[in-house]
Amino acid sequence: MDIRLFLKNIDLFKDIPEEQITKLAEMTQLSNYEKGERIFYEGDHADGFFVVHSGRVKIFKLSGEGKEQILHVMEPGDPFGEVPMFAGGRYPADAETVEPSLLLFFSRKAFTDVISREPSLAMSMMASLSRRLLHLTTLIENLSLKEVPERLASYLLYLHDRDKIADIDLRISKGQLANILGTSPETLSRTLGRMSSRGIIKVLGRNIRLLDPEAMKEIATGLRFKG
Amino acid sequence: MDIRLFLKNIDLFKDIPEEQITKLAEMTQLSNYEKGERIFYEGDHADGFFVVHSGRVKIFKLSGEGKEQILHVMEPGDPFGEVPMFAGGRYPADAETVEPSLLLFFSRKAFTDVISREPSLAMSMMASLSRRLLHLTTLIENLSLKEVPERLASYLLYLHDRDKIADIDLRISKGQLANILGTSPETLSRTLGRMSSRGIIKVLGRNIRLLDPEAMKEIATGLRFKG
DNA sequence: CATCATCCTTGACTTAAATCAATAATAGAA
DNA sequence: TTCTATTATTGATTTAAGTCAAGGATGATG
Repeated sequence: MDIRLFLKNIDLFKDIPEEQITKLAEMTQLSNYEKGERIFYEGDHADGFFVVHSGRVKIFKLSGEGKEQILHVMEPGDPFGEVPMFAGGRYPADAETVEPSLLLFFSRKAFTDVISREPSLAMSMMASLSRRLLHLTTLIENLSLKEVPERLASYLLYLHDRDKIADIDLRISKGQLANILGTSPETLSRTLGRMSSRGIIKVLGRNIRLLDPEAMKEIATGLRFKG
Repeated sequence: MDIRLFLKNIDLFKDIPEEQITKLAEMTQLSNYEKGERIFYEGDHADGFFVVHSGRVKIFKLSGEGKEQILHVMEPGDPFGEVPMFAGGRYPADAETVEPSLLLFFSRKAFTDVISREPSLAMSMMASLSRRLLHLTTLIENLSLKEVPERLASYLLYLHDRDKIADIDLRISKGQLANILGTSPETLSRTLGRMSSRGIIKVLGRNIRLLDPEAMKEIATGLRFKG
């Protein structure tokens, strides 16, 4: 069956034997979400966690004035919303789809049942949580110690390196990218503009063509880019 | 023995039976550190993790220009440096004592040996990692969505609430506090000065007397504090 | 208790980036 | 396609906070 095959191939469950996969597949709840639909709010009580089957989900913080900081953009195979299962009981941030998505939900019970039989699931979960800590650590470094051009350059190089294609596909709107980088759409637009006018990139809608990777690396490491 | 008693009482090991505690105690390496001593550098390879026995340890990021952002200040009973055991293999940040400290070190092997016999240790570790994610999420919220007076107010209220005493003991230098809040010592000094001149606090060295908690709560929630 | 070094404060100035505002471009729906 | 709504750009201005610099307080140590 489709869901079993999907579960077998995601990082979190990759070391789990067939019969436990079957059990997980049986206990999964599937839900379809439209683009822009809320999955949970900060402070909601939680009794399980999600895995993205298809689509994309942003995890974000909102300020009182409505300003948004994106913490993660979750993609197919990524688990999210597990933190309250282990600590606090409530979501520490909001979650919303950024495109139509199919999500799997696992109850706390389904998870603990399998973990008691398969300790390797605990190791996978610890690895997953650790990768998230790594990611948030990098985000803090960017927000606190780097300026906007550095953050943008790091992000573009990260995507370029990850996807290994010349034209970087942002896959999200520039407004959302501004929220990931912790800046405003105006500042992002101006920074992209400056990079373009220096011949470092060419902006093609949601694609960025990297013309001068060396110059971009210099910006990313803080060898700056003034005026 | 002393170490066994200590281990039994920390969160991470609180559900572990006596004989496994004994095993952990035997496999622990103890090290004394002076104030300001490096424990590890970002990028160092890691094959185990630490627990603070006494003293205090800061975990921080450094920028190329030497600016520092503190991620955590670890206190007695807190584990740190486990992330590379599960993901990446290298420390994502630097660690240094902020006062003379006694640290315990557990090898990866000691940890995995015990976890294979005591799955509850995995649950404790997942809880610990989740609390850290919670903490970093709050830090990002502060850095990205709040201004310095709000961050400072939140931090002071957090300490006040935690210690339940009128005079808040910072326990670290104001320079270090500035690094936790992601600002400069000058800005911190000015902000404390403004709070003092409005009669909200009284600064007594490393202690802050909270005179007007209501006003402080208003600042923390962004009901601002201009000019 | 005197000395040295660290830490803190205050002032003057600079700057990166946010905000406000208006227009332009793009994409999605009918 | 055409219309509408969302998203993006550009310009003018404001602002919070950083930086530089100098003096003052504090605390550790012999």
